[in-house]
Amino acid sequence: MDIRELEYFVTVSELKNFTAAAHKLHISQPAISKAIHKLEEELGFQLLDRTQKKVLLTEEGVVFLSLAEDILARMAAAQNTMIEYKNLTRGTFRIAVPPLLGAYVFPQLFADFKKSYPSLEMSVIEDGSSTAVDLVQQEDVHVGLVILPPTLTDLHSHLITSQEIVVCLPTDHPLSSQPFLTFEQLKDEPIILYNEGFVLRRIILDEYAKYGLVPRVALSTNQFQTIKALVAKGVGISFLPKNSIKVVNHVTKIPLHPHLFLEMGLIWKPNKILPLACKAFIDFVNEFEYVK
Amino acid sequence: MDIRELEYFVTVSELKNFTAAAHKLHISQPAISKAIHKLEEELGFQLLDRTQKKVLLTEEGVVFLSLAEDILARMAAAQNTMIEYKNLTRGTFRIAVPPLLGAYVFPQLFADFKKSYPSLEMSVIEDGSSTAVDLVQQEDVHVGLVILPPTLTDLHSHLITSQEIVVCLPTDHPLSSQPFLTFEQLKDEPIILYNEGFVLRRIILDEYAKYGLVPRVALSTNQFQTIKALVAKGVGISFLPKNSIKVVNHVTKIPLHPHLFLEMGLIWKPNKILPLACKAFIDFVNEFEYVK
DNA sequence: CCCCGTCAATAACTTATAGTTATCATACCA
DNA sequence: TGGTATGATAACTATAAGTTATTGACGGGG
Repeated sequence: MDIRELEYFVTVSELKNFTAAAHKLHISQPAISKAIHKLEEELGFQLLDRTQKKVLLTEEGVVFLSLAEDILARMAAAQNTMIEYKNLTRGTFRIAVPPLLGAYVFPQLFADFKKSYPSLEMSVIEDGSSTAVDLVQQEDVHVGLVILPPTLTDLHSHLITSQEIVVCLPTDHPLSSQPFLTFEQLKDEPIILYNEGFVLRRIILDEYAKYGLVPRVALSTNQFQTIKALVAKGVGISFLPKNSIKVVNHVTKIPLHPHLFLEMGLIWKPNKILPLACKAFIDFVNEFEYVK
Repeated sequence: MDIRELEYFVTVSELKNFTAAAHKLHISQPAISKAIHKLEEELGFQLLDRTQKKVLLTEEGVVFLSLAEDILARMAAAQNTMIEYKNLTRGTFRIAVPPLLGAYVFPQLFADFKKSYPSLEMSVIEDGSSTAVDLVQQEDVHVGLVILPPTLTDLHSHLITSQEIVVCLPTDHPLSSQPFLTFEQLKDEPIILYNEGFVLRRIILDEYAKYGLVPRVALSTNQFQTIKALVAKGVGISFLPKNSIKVVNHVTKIPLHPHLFLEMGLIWKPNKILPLACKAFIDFVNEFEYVK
């Protein structure tokens, strides 16, 4: 019992004529005869009554017709669904995004991607930057949007944007007119950082450590807005990606010397077959010119 | 996209192993490889990830698997349904039964048939004996259980039983001790008959007419029991199939001279493909020894 | 009433494709 | 690092789906 045979049977049942069905299906009439006979042979009884001029369904044929039509409809529906996946008008994938990137890189990326692929669904796992790489490794997510570690053992990656980290000072701070600043100059300033577990905090503290310095952390938070407001009020200085702060009253941005950069990108597991939707996202990000 | 291909895909998905699937399906492993490749080629993307040791479903593969399983399940269900029809554990047919036969021939036949084929459904159209033949001709019913007309133009028929029509008299009637009776002897007796439209009434009146007689109809009814009770009470005489009356107090049955018979049988349209259930019924009736 | 046109069945043959065997490439395990 | 298990590939075979040509049967129109 074959899909083709069901198709032939349904067409003959509709047209009540073997020859007409053969034409419609672009095959010869004996092919239809043969297929119907094979079907009847398999089932053990006749489906079509060919004794009269018109082809008529037997009672069993009527029952079989409705079953066959149902199967063909589901077959067609299944094909359409898969075509949607192929056309990227349907699909899902999972992406890990740590809070920092989720805050100001991802929204833009996501919005632009959605414009190109409005039907694709993205499942965002916001599970901290440190675990994002692990999630990709364990295949719990298909891609991760992360701050790229210096060495990536066995993951593919694609750089999206390299953001400079700048010092944020109150406008009336004595150092606010310098063209650039060194960690040595900032060693005694109280600093405001992200909470423990955030990548940016780790990076800043590691930089201080490079010069043998241990800064005095005045306060830590996980709120972006809070950091900016506290800097404006003169509570302390901070370090933020240049683009994340546009124009804020009473806050001056000064580059570090030497420059400090934050590389952000996509990572995914090679040799792993990704959902088409995820491939589309990776390709999209590849061609996406992120405004620096 | 073929049913066989879906089967192969589902089996591989279950076992997560091409070779094992090939064994289970009693074919060679390359046949599986080929079929899966063909499927993937058609769909335009991979369904199975074969890069690792174990075969894994891709995200699209998971979706397709559930669709494929649904289609296969429906295919199997359709086959089972048709097997039931073949095995006569499912099926329906329509039969026309006029009231007279419906009253005392059909119940026995129906009960015995049901014993042999408990799952078959019979749709009884009780539409008067005269129209039963027409219903068969017009294919509104598959068979008719009728009083066989002397000539059947283009219908097949099978005699079930030939019942003698006997005169029913009150036991104390002056003619009740005769060995047989002629219509001449009965010409002045008030008679009790079935209502207009019943075949038996027509037959009795036609017999009277044969001898140039017009009987006096005392009363007509469509109730069997009423006729018997009225005869017992001495209201009049009647004519009934011999077997339809067993032992009734105060009623004597006397054969007619010449004997009058009622032939009952099945009729159906030749060259017309009947439901298997109906064929089973005709065959059953053919072999059924109806107690005379 | 018979002939002609229509339509399905059949036969003989061809083509397509599903399946086979043999072999290779690769990933995992010890 | 070599051995085993497993899927891919190639070349071939067998099956069955499809083709053309033809026959046979039914039904409507002259």
